[in-house]
Amino acid sequence: MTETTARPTLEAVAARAGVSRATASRVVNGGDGVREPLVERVRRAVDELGYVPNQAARSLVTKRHDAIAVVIAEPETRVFADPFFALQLRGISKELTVHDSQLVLLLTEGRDDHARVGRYLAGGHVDGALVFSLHLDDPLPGLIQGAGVPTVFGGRPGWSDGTPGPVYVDSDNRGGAREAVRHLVGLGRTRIAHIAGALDQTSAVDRLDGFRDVMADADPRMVVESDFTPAGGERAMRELLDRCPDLDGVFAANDLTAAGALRVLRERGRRVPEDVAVIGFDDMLPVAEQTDPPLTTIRQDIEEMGRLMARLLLRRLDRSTTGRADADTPAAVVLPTTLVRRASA
Amino acid sequence: MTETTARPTLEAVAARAGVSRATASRVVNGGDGVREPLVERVRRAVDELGYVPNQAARSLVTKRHDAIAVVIAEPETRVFADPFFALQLRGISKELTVHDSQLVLLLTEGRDDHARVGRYLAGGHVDGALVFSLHLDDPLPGLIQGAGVPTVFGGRPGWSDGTPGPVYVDSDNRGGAREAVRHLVGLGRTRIAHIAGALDQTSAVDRLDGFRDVMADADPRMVVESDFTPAGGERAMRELLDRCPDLDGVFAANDLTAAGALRVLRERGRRVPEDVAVIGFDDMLPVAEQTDPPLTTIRQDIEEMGRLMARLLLRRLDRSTTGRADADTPAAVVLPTTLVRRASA
DNA sequence: GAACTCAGTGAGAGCGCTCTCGACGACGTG
DNA sequence: CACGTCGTCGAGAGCGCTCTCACTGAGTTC
Repeated sequence: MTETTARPTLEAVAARAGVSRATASRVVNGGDGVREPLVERVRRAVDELGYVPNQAARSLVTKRHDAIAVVIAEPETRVFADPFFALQLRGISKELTVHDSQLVLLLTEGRDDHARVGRYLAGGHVDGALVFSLHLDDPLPGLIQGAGVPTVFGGRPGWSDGTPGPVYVDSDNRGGAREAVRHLVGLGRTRIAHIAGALDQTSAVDRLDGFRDVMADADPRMVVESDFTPAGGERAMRELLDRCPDLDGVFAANDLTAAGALRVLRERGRRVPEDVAVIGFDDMLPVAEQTDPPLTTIRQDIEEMGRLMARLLLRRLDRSTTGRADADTPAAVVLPTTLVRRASA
Repeated sequence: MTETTARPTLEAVAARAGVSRATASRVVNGGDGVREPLVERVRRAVDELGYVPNQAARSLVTKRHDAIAVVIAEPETRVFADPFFALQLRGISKELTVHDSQLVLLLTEGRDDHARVGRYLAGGHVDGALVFSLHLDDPLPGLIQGAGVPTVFGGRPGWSDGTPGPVYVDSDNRGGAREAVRHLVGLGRTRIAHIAGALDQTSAVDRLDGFRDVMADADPRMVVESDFTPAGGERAMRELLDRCPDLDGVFAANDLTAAGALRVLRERGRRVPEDVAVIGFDDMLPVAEQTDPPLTTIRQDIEEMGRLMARLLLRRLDRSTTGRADADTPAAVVLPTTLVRRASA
């Protein structure tokens, strides 16, 4: 039960096939420029010996790793545990699989960890990185740009300076928010409030902007900043009801918040959607479907976001290898959202 | 914007510090057997040059990778997206970080993917693997044992044969189930039903066993197999109510199922917990806290499970390196569960 | 038929590191 | 003072692979 018996090397394959190591290598890497009979012999040798290339040896010379890092900086367990990341990872994984790349997952806990991640990335262990930086004041994106690793961000990073735009993939938070509010308006609602998310995150800012796009002349007191949590949603809803007892529509920054709001509305005797129509954002299934009444919300295709991030990064890496220009590689992709009608609005 | 300027090598560090490559290497790897002044000089050279060891070169000779694979085989997006895996990953990540190991995430989609994962694992790219095999008929565990990679499983794998027991970490599903049912009994409930999970998963089987431990002489019709989903919970609850309209307690195999059951109970005019007490399993926060009434449930420490899996694996790897016996490394760890009282029971 | 291609192949260098081994001086020991 | 011992260090041999380059022989070209 010690080590598995020593794995066969390219040398062994070459010997068995009666060719040089160079030729064996060519076959293993696609077989271009090798005559058919030899290709066949090498292939057979590979099968018989169960040969698998030693990635370390390969990387050592090619300086490629066929691996990319996924950095998730989210100290709060609560947020990390939502289905969001799982779906993104899934999307990323699918795309990477197609390209025979591996996914190295880097989760950070607190600030000290940033150095570790920075070091790892700068260490050139991976070909590129996909980074989820949720907070505006997060030093991580800077660190990473410094590390000189090709990077694609998940969600629009919130930089004030106009450095050569970061590449990112995001949902159309602003457009989705507009759609949500317009839906409420279409329902005949006129006194519409917004429970905003934590405004140190671009998604929250964008959704708020979308709200304002439609409700340009809304009473500023109809907007309360919250924190994307159910408890925060409850607090915000109470506050809003106190301020404007006659509100008839609520656009919550996410489903969790909406769930909290729903509870307070019921507690205060408001019927949903008759008295107050409520709409969320995310379409987080386990939540949106379980609320009472089920939540009307804005869906974003999380998995597709992940897939796109990976695709964008891989394309970039490919470019830098082949030396071609970055012509048709977009710097940012914004995915559309869709309205999902359930019962709450 | 091409490649970052060539990274410094050990050779460069050695030159700058005025020592041999061997000595530089010693310092980088802990500095044992090198006199203080030299250690200092090398350390400074490392800092000045920003040297980071090339992992590929290192692996090539040590045959260690300081990386472990986490294999999650879960075709159904729904299940994968629950907070479960996120928390486990977090626990695993924390432990690996401490040991300077990387986490390579392997997600599988459908059967074809198993071969890919098997190949990767057999390829010796990682030192070990943490595998989540949820289903009894999953061929993956077998494949992996075949690959000869040290492995720790998440959740008890369901093998019938008595092969040298797989190493695994699991929650005390059976004990937790007993506690849940006893709680209902303690509440004075006598006609207690169980909505079981998908019985091709050991966790579901174990929880059912726990139920039976306490309700040895229960009417077999008080148990319905379901599938861990809310919709399944609804169906099962209807079935149960039809069979035994006078039941006064329900132990659901997980919180999602319980949430579905709760809805049906309300729909049928049963008050919870007055008429029927309901208890779940998992303490999946976003669900358990949001149900109406909030769900009493059995909590398992998911993150700790992840951490333990990693710790167990690393210890094992350490053993096989140092050649020591596997004496005090347990083959299985079962974590305790705790009852979380909310309003539903 | 000599000179020239050119696809196909093998020899060999070297990627950056670890680790063994031998050299060397400082230190006891008889 | 000769000898062994020990701690410290450098030289050098690879780890398994890719890739350049030179070589071969068959196919052109004039």
